[in-house]
Amino acid sequence: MEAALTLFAERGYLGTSMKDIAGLLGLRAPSLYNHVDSKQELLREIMVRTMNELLNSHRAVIATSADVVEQLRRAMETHVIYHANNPRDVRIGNAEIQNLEEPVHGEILRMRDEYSASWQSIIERGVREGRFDSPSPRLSSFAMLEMGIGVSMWFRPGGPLTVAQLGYYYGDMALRLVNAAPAAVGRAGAAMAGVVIPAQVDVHRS
Amino acid sequence: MEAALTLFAERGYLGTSMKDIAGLLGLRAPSLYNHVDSKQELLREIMVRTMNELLNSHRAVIATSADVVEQLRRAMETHVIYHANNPRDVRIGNAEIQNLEEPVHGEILRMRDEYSASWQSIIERGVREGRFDSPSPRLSSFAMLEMGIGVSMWFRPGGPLTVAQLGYYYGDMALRLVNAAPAAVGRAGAAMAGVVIPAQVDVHRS
DNA sequence: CCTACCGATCGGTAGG
DNA sequence: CCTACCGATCGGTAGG
Repeated sequence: MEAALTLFAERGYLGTSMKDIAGLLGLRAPSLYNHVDSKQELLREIMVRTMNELLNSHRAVIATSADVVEQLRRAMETHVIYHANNPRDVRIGNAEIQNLEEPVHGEILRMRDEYSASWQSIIERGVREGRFDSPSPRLSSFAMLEMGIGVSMWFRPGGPLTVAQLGYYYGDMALRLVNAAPAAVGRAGAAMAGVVIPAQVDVHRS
Repeated sequence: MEAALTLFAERGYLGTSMKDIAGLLGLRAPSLYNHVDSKQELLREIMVRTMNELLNSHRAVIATSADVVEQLRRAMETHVIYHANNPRDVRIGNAEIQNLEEPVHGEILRMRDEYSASWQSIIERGVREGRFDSPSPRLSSFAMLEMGIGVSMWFRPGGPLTVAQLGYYYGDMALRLVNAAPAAVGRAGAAMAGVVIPAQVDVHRS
């Protein structure tokens, strides 16, 4: 699984052979079939586990507050931190959906829909409560999800930014996107999140 | 090229065979070699053309104004409209970089770097001029680029939103992300952009 | 865990 | 434009 994770993320599912995976482990390709039924099973396990973890983290974190501003901030922090900590998994999850066979393919799509719908409903509620301003909660949620996914493409640990700081900053951007009440945005929330964020941060080239 | 564009976007470069491409054209696979040298050439042409168009559009549009707020808005409109109008090209451009051979692979990476650097420098200048607020122009530019790329994954023409409206809305989101002076954000700019945007818009499921 | 091997498919060429 | 064909590689199995 670990070898498949690395190679699928680097070269893609179709660009990785069972011989490649075995080679990374110092084995011959046929030996892998003592541990897995098929190459497809490796992809299936990676994608199901990843989507479950993301969805469970999301559900858990939005249950920690009834305040919609705080929910959005924490959802974005969780989203970004997951993508920063699991870049190989989420790269595979986003790039290889079309290589997943049924019925798992359909299940993953349903989980993605549920995740996306939860974000949209948070924003809709924020608008309804007068805390957010958004001409289209659907577009706003797409923008937020997408910007967080992008983190998996460039973030590397050991840079000037910790994952917690990264999460806080993206949470801030999510609130800006829906013009959340200024009092709730910016440095005010940093202490609460247990994060010290410098006034000016930037990362080096990946 | 048209057939390759469709199939590479749907199934990926490695998931598409020359036989598939020929089949879509009612031909046999070997006949394709009267028109192209290799499968790799098809990918190369798609990616070079796409990246050139995006970069040229970007350079042209930021030259139309010296005002940094207007530059950022128009850059985002152009970015999003290009992604909405050319979903197959940009999907391939983002998914198949690792399948491009040298030296084109390196050239495409350089063009992406240039594009990304231009966005970052716009935001840095906006901050310097006191028009934008951003703790990290680099992170802000990543977020903007990424949210625009996402449009290629779900936008379909014929929905309730035109590409021009879509572009305007994303331009608005870009300005929100850097807390651009409120006077420059929101409905005020819509007429100037020649776009009528309803107070509440939303798209149906793709 | 290995070697030996299977049928299928790949990108591409020969030759007309 | 086609048929016939090439060597290479694929995922997976047999058998020990």
